[in-house]
Amino acid sequence: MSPVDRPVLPLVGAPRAERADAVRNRRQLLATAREMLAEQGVDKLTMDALAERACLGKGTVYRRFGTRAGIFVALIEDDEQIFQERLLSGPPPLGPGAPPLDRLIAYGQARVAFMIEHREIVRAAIDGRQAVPAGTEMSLSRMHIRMLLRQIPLGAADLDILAIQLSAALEGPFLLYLSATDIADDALHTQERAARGWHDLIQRTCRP
Amino acid sequence: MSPVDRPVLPLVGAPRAERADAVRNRRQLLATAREMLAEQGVDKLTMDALAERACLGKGTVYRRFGTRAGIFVALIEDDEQIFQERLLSGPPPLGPGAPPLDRLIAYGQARVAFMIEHREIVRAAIDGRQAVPAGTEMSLSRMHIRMLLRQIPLGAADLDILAIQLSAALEGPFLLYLSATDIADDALHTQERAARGWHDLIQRTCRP
DNA sequence: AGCATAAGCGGACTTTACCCCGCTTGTTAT
DNA sequence: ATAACAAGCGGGGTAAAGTCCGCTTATGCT
Repeated sequence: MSPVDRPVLPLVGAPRAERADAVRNRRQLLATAREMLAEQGVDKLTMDALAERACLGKGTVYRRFGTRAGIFVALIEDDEQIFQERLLSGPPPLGPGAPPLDRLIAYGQARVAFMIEHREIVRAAIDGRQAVPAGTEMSLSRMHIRMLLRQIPLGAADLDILAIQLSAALEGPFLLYLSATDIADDALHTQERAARGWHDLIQRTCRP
Repeated sequence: MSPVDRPVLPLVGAPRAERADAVRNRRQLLATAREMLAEQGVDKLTMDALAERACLGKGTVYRRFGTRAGIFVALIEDDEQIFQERLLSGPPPLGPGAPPLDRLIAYGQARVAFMIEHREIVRAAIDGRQAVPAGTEMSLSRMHIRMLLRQIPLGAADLDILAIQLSAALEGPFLLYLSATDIADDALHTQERAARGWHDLIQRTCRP
């Protein structure tokens, strides 16, 4: 077991490390969920079916993920790690090095692409009770935007609110597209238009 | 039966007027739903309980509203009518007469107040599948915003996208508040902060 | 008035998310 | 090692959303 998986010194305040069998089961469930998703689509991924196919009890699924939406959130978080690494240490303008305004614009465009690519899973994650608005990914988006905003001279502005507004404005067109479209022919078109819209909005908002 | 309830000449393209018994049942169900909501809260408003208390079959409830969330959407639309009248013919700056920029700012602030006042129902309406993003109320919000934007000189901008972005930015802080807060002590504070944030965002976005 | 028919109705039935709680197992301190 | 105990597990049980389909009734036409 690598040091990455289990730090020698656990973070203070962290609830408690997961037991080895719990980690194994989580991985097993996530992998099985991906299989089922690829083979049969979102609807057929029921809690019973997942448990049975993973040769585990239903109770275990709930212990690991809390709710059905929790599974999808976990899947997205998994994929998001790569995305986050690009933010933190990838090449500019997404990664550090470019001027903050350029990074902000690049961020939105990358984010739109990411969401559209993972639209099926995101859609499923939304269906559960307030899973997404309070969820990890959205607040990550907000935190990143706020971090960049801080580096841009904006006069006296409530950066927390502005970050919330901008991240909502970023997701908004995407959510609309999700709920309006069942077949995804125009995914590319939507993506381009949303990306351009984001670019314009940031220009408007952040000019001196 | 008044002409308002049943126009003499039905609109072309309208699917078909509801039958008299259907109208009666819809009203009955909506009224009963409001009672139950006031007495027992959102959770106790189940489809079975509603049907039984309204002395109707469950099938009828589904025929009228489609889904559980549909009931809440219907309730909100009911309340929204008053709000809409204020927009269309009330006093400025919300109603017509004031400069469009002022109207836009006033709109957001009134909308925040409306949402916070109806937070319980809105929350319940959100829980159903894509009920809200594609729902009537949100698109009304968007249409109103777009209508006002058209009257403001903004250079070459994609007004459709901008309207989507701004309406999302308007709802965003509110949704966040919904999912983060269970008890509503700070409703007033949230409302003020969101209202101020909206004011600032519009100023930034719409300045020449 | 009488008829044809589409709309509406009811409630049993199915499916599925989520809860519960007694049993098992990994972990840690002695 | 081993004991003590918290964490994890399993799967039967429950409640509630949503579906189905045969029966009833309003409505519009003749």
